[in-house]
Amino acid sequence: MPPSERTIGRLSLYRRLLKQAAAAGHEHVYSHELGARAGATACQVRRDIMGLGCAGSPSRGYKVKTLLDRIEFYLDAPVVERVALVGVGNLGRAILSFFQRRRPKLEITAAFDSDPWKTNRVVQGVRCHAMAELEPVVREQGIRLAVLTVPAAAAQEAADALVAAGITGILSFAPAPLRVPLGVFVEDMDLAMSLEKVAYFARRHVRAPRRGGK
Amino acid sequence: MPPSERTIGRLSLYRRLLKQAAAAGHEHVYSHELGARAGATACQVRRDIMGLGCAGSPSRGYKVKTLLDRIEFYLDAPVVERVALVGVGNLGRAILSFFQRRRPKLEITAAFDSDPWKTNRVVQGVRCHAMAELEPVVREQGIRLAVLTVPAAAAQEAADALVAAGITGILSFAPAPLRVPLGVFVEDMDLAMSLEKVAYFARRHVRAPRRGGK
DNA sequence: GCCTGTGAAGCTATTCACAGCT
DNA sequence: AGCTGTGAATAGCTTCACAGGC
Repeated sequence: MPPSERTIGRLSLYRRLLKQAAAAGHEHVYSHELGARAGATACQVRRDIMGLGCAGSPSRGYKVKTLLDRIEFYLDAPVVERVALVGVGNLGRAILSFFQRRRPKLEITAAFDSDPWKTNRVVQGVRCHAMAELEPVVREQGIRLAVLTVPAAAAQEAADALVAAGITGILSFAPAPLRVPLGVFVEDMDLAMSLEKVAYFARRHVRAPRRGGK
Repeated sequence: MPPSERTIGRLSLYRRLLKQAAAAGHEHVYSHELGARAGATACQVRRDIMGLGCAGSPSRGYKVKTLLDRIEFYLDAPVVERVALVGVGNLGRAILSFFQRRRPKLEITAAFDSDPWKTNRVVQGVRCHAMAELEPVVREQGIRLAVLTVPAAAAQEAADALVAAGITGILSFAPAPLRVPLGVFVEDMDLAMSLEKVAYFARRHVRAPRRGGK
């Protein structure tokens, strides 16, 4: 049984929390402790961990170090994966600086923009290329992932170019649904939609449901 | 039966697509057309619309104008809602400029930051206050929603201050789960988690599932 | 006692399938 | 024929509940 999208999201979150726990000197955690920090039930945590080939002991819970290793082995590729950024506007630059604070296994190594004023410069240590260079640069660097931060009107065209260049995963901030062929994974971060959702549920005074994989 | 979080998200998306359709001169749409644009099935679209008190005719589908009115009535508050931005870093400013391009019913009217170099200035037309002024400003302006773009370490404290000031909905970009009392809705936009998810599923060449309410 | 691991139950969301209309 | 509206079925996710271990 393959892990669900939500499970993967939670594992990523657990890892972050476990790193904090490790830094604070904790060697073991119980599922209910991890759950409390993650906003999930103990049950859910145990279920998620089950898929890793578990490692808990009833007396002390899970060993933090072991869990971290397992999650890393499970989530991360064996080598560093390179990421392309398409769209070097305000949002693109903000995301660039966000991710450039050391993400060990995911690194943005190339940026692209259609604006000639932005191309052929280095932003936050990353070279910004013209859109025409997308395919050669992506292929040459072996990039398989992309973050898309272009206006809605340019999103589909950019996505097509990324797919043509061999990218198989896109994190899109463009407020437009992308059409991509089967086998390409798209995660949509739709800011406008999310804010409207917050506005709607805030009016009803409903609390957010337990967190999942987005 | 209250509408689910995912349904609300999709309605927000449908609205955007319907506006485009209206601008392109379409007066009617079929559920399968809207579904194709939204990345959802016709069935799903009809289900979502059902909750609005529907309005479709078998011969011509749904009247675009009517649907738009219904969705607006359903999703939007009767008056413009004010939003606070907490954290005026790169990401905060990017989001500010993103939302300031006319969102009719949601408007960021105040910003807050703990850095004295940023306070008492106007950024993108929005006044930036010190954190100490959060409660009075929020109360005075009747703000009920907030966008949180502070570092993880400052997130919980900021969230507590927002809740104390009477906010009932938070769109959080902080890479840390927030603890809030019941009745406060939190939507998490966890960039790091989302990118890891993309990386994981891109490796397996799995396509994203049909879009939902995040 | 309180923990983990997990089958089974319960919920929620989506899709099926078809009656009814034009 | 092709569409909408909707009960019924299915699929997917979460929680319950309890056996087994410390």
